[in-house]
Amino acid sequence: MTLPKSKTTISDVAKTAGVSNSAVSYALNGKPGVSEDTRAKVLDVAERLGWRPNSAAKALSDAKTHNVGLVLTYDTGVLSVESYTMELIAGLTAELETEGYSLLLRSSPSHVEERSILKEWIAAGAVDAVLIMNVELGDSRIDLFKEKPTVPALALCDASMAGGLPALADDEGGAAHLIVDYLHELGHEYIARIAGPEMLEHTFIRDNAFVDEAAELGLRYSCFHTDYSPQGGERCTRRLLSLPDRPTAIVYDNDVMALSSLQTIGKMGFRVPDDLSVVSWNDSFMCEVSRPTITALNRDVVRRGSKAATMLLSLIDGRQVESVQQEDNELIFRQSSGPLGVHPRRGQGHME
Amino acid sequence: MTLPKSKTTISDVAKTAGVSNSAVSYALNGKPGVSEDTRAKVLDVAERLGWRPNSAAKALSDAKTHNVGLVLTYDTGVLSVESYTMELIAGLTAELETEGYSLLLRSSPSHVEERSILKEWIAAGAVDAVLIMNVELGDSRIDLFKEKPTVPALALCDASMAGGLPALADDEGGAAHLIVDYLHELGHEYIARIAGPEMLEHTFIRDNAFVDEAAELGLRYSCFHTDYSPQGGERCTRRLLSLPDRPTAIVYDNDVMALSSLQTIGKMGFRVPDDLSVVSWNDSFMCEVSRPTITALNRDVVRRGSKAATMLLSLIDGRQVESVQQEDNELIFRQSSGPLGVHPRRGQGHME
DNA sequence: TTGTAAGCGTTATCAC
DNA sequence: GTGATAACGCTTACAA
Repeated sequence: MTLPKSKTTISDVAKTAGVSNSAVSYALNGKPGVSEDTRAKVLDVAERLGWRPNSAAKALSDAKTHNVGLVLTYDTGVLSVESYTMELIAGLTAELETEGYSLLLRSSPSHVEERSILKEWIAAGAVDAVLIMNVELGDSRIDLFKEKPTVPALALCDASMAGGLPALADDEGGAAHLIVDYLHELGHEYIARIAGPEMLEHTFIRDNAFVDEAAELGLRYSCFHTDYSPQGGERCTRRLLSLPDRPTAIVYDNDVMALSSLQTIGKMGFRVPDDLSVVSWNDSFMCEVSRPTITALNRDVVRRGSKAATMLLSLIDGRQVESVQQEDNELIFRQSSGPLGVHPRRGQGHME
Repeated sequence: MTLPKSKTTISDVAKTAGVSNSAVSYALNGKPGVSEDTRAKVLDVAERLGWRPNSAAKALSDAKTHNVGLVLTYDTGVLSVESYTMELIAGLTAELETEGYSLLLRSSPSHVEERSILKEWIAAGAVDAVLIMNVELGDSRIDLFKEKPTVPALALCDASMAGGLPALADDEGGAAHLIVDYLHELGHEYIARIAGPEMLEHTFIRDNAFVDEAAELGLRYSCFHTDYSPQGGERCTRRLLSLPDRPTAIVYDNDVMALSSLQTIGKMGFRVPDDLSVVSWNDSFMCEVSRPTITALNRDVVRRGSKAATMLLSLIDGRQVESVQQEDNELIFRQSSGPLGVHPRRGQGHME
């Protein structure tokens, strides 16, 4: 209603081709109802005029936006340091591309705002489906999609925490098994874990899996929760290594904490892996180039993204989607972990 | 036209409030033309019914999608390793949020596909503006927006390379000055640079700036171009250090190459910084945690993103936008660089 | 102040 | 096989 936008519309094509609007629509959508002659003519004209269906009009008409929504929780510190979100987005967009879908991205400083963005999306019909990541215990976002089937949603978390929503999960049980078993075989008997925020579904699942696994093998296990940040990781590491009774291996819930803690560990006089083994629960380029390199649990996050996209596209198609757990854990052995040293630890545990 | 979507429309509100559609529209948009009584009633009803304007209808009606488009060049290797794109996106979305805009994301394996996505967006009116990143010399994407002012575009490159489009640039001249001067003062007389792809605008600008700066100070300078990847960086490093006449400092165009090359340098028997100083042209968390830590040029990429968003929003508003160069270079001095050693280098330059 | 109606660009239903 | 025409939900002249 504003400017006389110079876009080519279906009417322009119809006029030029000397046929009606509906003929054009049929022809362009490959539907029956037009003769081959007309179809050819229309296609030719449309091509020459560079016609493309207006997305807003199409969305209005067939109630499909061809957008999948994702809200980034804008956590300054971690977002830019971890590659997880970027890899996920890469996988998502690549797969959505196959069906001509786009990723609609917004960001929110907190969960409160995120919830209202989602409500906005639902009410405005701005997206055909939504991906929910970083699920928390009793996450209020889930409720938005649980009852009303207005907009399909996929939760990136364990199925048991998705409140009935279809979920795409990591195999945390398998991961815990892999890591704990490995450390056990190296001779470690007391393992600590420096974990992510306690209210994260993610963390909760790992907590349980780890406790189970440690119990099964008769290992001592203690766990500190923090916020995934370098500072948080270092603080917990310092506290942990200041205790009179120290673990011989630390598992970090992310690579950022593992990496930054290496320095702290060194400053406190411990050698890795001679005095202390370090394992990161997720892998990244950083684990390869750090000194020492870090043993880490590798998962294909890009593939996670494309799998999520596939599931979302199915949901949009109205198909039933079963929750999936991706079993692609692989522990990459690097320098930061090794057998329990025979020599007594020389670390003093002094704070700098 | 398909399902009887249970969304609340403006007509529902009108019916419930007992007024006409236009009254509702006026009331909800804060425009004159309705009495305060009616307005209050309408607002109340709309609130109770949870009404939100349908985005497709709104987009169709006022020819504004409230989307800004960005195409990710899906370069598997680098995208997930570098934090640049993620930080940019964080800044973009955070700023777009202030005006209720979203970032529409698609990905393309190559520049050919990217161009057609852009053409599609223009023809379909799917976005109100577009951000062009990773500009290449003679970039064909620029041409799409140069002549026709259908969709405003902002180029993330030097203004001289933007073909007349408004541009948001880094201060590469200042950066070269900072880095070369620093190395010069440390006593280095032969500096090498391992750069990004030659066809990137980015690289081109840096090449020139670096040559100028080196010439001014009478330094020797040589440059190898590669692809930003760890492997590319290592390969060039090895070649460079195998030469009989070696530089005493290497500047890497990104942190990924700098980091992975540290290992290569070590394997070849050189010590950093005693035998060789290493500087990275961009900073990241990785530069802080590597051993040794890496001297790097720090820029606020998140701020780059929000500045870009601000400019894009101005363009959408139809305002004239001047190209901007952000002058926030800061060289962070870390362990990887130092004065030219007085002792002869002990490196043998042997390949492993 | 209010309601009616046309228009945004599609798709789909109907007569012809 | 073809061309009007209504509908999607909203904005905005224009009448009443």
